[in-house]
Formats: sequence, C-alpha cells, structure tokens
Amino acid sequence: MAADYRLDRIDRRILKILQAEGRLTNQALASRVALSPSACLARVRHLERIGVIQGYHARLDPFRLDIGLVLFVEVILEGHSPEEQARFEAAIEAMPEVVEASHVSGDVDYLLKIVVANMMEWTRLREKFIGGDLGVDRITTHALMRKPKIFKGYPISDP
Amino acid sequence: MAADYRLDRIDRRILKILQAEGRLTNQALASRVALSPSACLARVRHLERIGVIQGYHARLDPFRLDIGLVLFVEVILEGHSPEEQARFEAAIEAMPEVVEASHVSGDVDYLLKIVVANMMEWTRLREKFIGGDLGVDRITTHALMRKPKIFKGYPISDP
DNA sequence: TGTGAAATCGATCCTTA
DNA sequence: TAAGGATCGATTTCACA
Repeated sequence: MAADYRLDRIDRRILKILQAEGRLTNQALASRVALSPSACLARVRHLERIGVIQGYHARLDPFRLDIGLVLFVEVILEGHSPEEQARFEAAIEAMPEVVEASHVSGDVDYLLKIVVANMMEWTRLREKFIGGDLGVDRITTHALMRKPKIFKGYPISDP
Repeated sequence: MAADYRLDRIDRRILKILQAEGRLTNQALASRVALSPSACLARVRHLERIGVIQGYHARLDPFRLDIGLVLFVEVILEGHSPEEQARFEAAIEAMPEVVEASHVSGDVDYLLKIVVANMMEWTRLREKFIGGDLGVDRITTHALMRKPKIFKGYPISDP
C-alpha cells in the first residue's frame, strides 16, 4: 500500500485543504493548488488508494443527536503480553458502543471513547469490562460535558 | 439557530450516510433516502444551516503525515470557578498544538488532544501548563502508539 | 506527471403541485 | 415539503506533451 510514498508539497496542500473542507469540488481544489482538474483528481485518487486519505465524513454536533452519553474511559490491563492485548482489542472491536480506541504509553493502556444511551446502559457495559474475562485490572470514567475545542484535523505545515 | 428542530426519520438517515460517506453525491444520497435530488439537497442545506452538520472533513492517517507525537493530556485545575475555567479555555484556544479539548465530569477537568513535532516541543509546551499561570494543578500525559479502533462517527439509529 | 478537449453526469434553481 | 425539468457547472476519460 505504498507506505513509503513521500508526499510532496502539492500533496500536502491537497491534504490540508480536504481535511478542512471535505466536500470541496475537485475544480475548486484544483485551482487552489494550481493544477488542472484532471491532474488534481489523479492525485486525490492516489492519496485515497495508498491510504493517506482514509475516508470522508460529515462532522455532526453530538449534542443535537439525542445520542445519550459520551464517555472517555481509561483502561489498565492486568497483563501486557501481546495475547492479552489482542484479546482485549478483539473484545472492544465487537462492542458497537466503543467508537474509538487508542493504545497509549504510560500508566494507562487504552483510552476508549464510548457512546451509550444512558447511565443504565453504561452500568451494564461497565460490568463487561470489570467483571468479564477481558483481563482488565481497572477503569476510570469521564463523561463529556462540553467541547471547548473541536477537532478539525491535524496540523499540516504548508511547505 | 433552530436548536429545537426535531430531526425526522429521513434527516437521521441522511446524517448517518453523510457521516460515513461525506463525499457522496447528492444524487446518490437522494436515491438512498428515496427523495428527489432537489428535496434531498434542501434537507442537507437545512441541516448545515441549523448546525447539526458542522462541516465535512477528509480523515487522514496520522501515522503517514510526519506529524510527530499525538498526546492525550488530562488536566486538573486548581479551582473550578467559571472564571478559572474561562481563563484556561482561552489559553488552550490560543495554542495550535491543542487540537481538541473536552470538558469532562469526574476527578479530571479537561481531556486534551495535543499534536507536537517531538518530545522537546512537548517539554516546552508542558511548562506552559504546569509552570504558567493557567491555574493548572496537575497533568497526566499519554502518548498515542496505535489506534485499534478508529472513530468514524456517532451511532445513529435508523428509525 | 501534467494539460486540454469532449462527453457524461451532477448540482442547483424555479415552477408546480 | 416534494417532484420535475432546465441550466449550468463538475467529473472523468483520453490523446498528447
């Protein structure tokens, strides 16, 4: 999947723009990076094919969706062998409530983003973590109240 | 901004689809929700106008961007008055390295997502947090190593 | 890799229901 | 609110540099 492809200046400008304005037309994008539409489209398709662009998404306001609760959960495993990690990761892969998982260094092993309809659902899901045989030692929960700064993409330097 | 507008079944289907496929053409979207293109476009524009759709973004692979380090930082403030929170939030608003901030309930006050080029940069930025007059009591840092589950949007029920 | 032209397809607006 | 049709603009392919 061309994991070693080197992004040039124009690629980076394309990525920066599409990260901020995902529905920009190819023509507008082309003129902003000073390419013909066909050359620009070829680059975008290439970036998609090699996996630098992983998808396009509408960003929705979670507080307008009757989504329930958004929780950030820190997980510490009992053991840290590859097998134990794989078992845990397979378990969360199968939980639709877990919408994002990050494996991190430090005193904590995983940071999860979890969406549940209400506290009761969280109480039930919580038991799967601590009671179950997922090899979890301890979890800490934080409930989202407000988003003072919203993620709109990674910083990409122009040059 | 029509914060009380009630989403109907078709709105929710539109949101679910655009959240997963942000660059879908209006025609394709229209046929998937069984509307004419013009009616579908009017709904999408409406959802954008009232702020349920906040933007469109290409999702990029952070490990392919030479971005440096992605850090998750937990922040505990010394005090919890509205003024102290506002001061802290204004400070992180002005830091481009802080790409996302969540105000959460529990023993921690804020969860930050921070992107820095390298450890040295983080060491410098860290001092702004603990040394500065931001009213920060304590921070805990986790560095992203791997993403076993990637966020692709909130769960939206069909009916 | 890039350009420009040609053909197809999509977005958008307006009218009518 | 929705549909249909007209118009204008965008996407995509291809021959060529």
